[in-house]
Amino acid sequence: MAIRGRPRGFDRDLALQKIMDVFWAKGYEAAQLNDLTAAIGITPPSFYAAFGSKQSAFREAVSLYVATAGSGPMHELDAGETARLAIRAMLLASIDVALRTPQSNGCLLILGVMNCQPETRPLYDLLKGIRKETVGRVRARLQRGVAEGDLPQTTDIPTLASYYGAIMQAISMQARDGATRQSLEALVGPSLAALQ
Amino acid sequence: MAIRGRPRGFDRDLALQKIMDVFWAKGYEAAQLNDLTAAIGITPPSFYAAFGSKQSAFREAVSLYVATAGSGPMHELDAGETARLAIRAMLLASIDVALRTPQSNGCLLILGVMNCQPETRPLYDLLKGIRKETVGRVRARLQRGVAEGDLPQTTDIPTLASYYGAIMQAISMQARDGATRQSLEALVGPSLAALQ
DNA sequence: AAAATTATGTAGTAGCGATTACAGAAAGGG
DNA sequence: CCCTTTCTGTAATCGCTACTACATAATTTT
Repeated sequence: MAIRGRPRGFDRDLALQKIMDVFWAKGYEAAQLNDLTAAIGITPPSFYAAFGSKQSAFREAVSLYVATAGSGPMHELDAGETARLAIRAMLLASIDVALRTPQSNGCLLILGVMNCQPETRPLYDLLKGIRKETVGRVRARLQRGVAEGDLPQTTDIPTLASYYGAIMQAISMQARDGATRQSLEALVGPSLAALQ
Repeated sequence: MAIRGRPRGFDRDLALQKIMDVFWAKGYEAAQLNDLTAAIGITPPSFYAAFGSKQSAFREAVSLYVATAGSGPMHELDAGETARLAIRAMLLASIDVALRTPQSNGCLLILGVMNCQPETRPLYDLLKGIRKETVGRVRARLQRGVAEGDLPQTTDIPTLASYYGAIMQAISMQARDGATRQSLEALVGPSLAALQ
C-alpha cells in the first residue's frame, strides 16, 4: 500500500538537517520560524505538517545532533587508549564540533537553550539531561582508566568528570565569543594538567 | 534652585538594584518589562521616565553589577599574595557571586546575553568586552607573578589567562544548571593544577 | 473518472511584549 | 492662586512571531 495523497515537495531528512543547523547557529529562542522555513525553502503550513511545532522540531534536531554532529567527542572518549588520551581526544573533538561552521559556534547541547522562559523550560531540561549523561560517560571512562591501571586508584573521578564537562562548556562559550581554533586548543593543555 | 515638578514616587537607586537582580536572574531577553516594573512596584511610564528603555536600564544594571556584586573576584585577584593564591581566591569569589541568591545563578556578565537576536547584539558586545577586560586583568596578574618570582619565567601567560576566564564561565554555567557550592568548589582544585 | 487523502500557498489570527498618548496629580515659581 | 514642570495610572498602539483556516493542487484508491 503506497502513500496516499499529494507527496511532500521537499526532503524531510534534508529539511531536518537545515533545522538543526539553524538551531545550532542561533539557539532555540533566537531561531525564528521564519529562519527555519526560509532555510528549508518551504512555507509555514508545510513546516507544521511535517514537524508539528517549533518545539518538536527542536527535539528532532537535538536527536539528530546527538546521533551525528555531536557524536564525535563521545566516540573519541570511548576510543582512546588511555583515559588521558581519551579525554584529550574528546576535548579536541569538541573543538571540532564548536568550529564546524562559521555561523554555528559552540555545541547545540550547551548553548541551544540558555535562558529561562517558562515555556522553554522543558527544552532546557532536555539539554541539561543530555549534558548530565555526557558527564556520566566521562565518569565511566575515568573509572575504566582506574580499572585498567592508567589512572591512580586515588583519582577523584566524580570531580574530574564534572571538571571536563565544565571544560567542554567553556570551549563552547569561547567559540560563541569568536575564539580561534588555536586559542581553543590552547585550553586543552592546562586542563589536562589535572590528570597528571 | 530646587527640583521642579512632581517628585518621583520611588527610590531610583533601589529600583536599579532590583532591575539588576531581575536581569541577573533571568538574563536580558527573558526578563520582561513586566518583571522589572513588578519588582520595583511601578508602572511602565514611570520606568521609561526613569530609565529610558529596557536596553539602557540593562546598561545601567551592568555598570552597577561591575561596581558592586561582580567586583569581588577582581578584588581578590589583586589582593592575593601570590599569583596562585590570587587566582584561587578569584575563582572562589566567582563561586560566591554565582551562588549569591537562589534565583540568580551565575554571573550576569557571562549569562546576561547569550543568544544572537540582531537587536541585542550591542548588549552582547558590551558584556563580551567586559569579559575580555577581565581576562586582561588575569593576564596582568600572572605577569606580576612572573615578575615577583612566584611563577616560572616560562609560564604561558596568555593561555593561562584565557584558561581561567574559561573556568569562570564554566562555573557560571554549572551554577545555572543548579550545581551546589560543593561541586563548584571541587572544580577549583583541578583547574589550579595548571599552575603547578 | 470520481472520491479520498495529503500537501501547498495565500493570507490571515491570536497573543504577547516593548513602548507611548493622554489625562490627571503633585510639586515649585511667580 | 495660577503657571510650569515633572511624575503617575489607565489604556491603548505597534510590531512581531508562532501558528492556522481555507481554497487549491497532486497524488492513490476504487
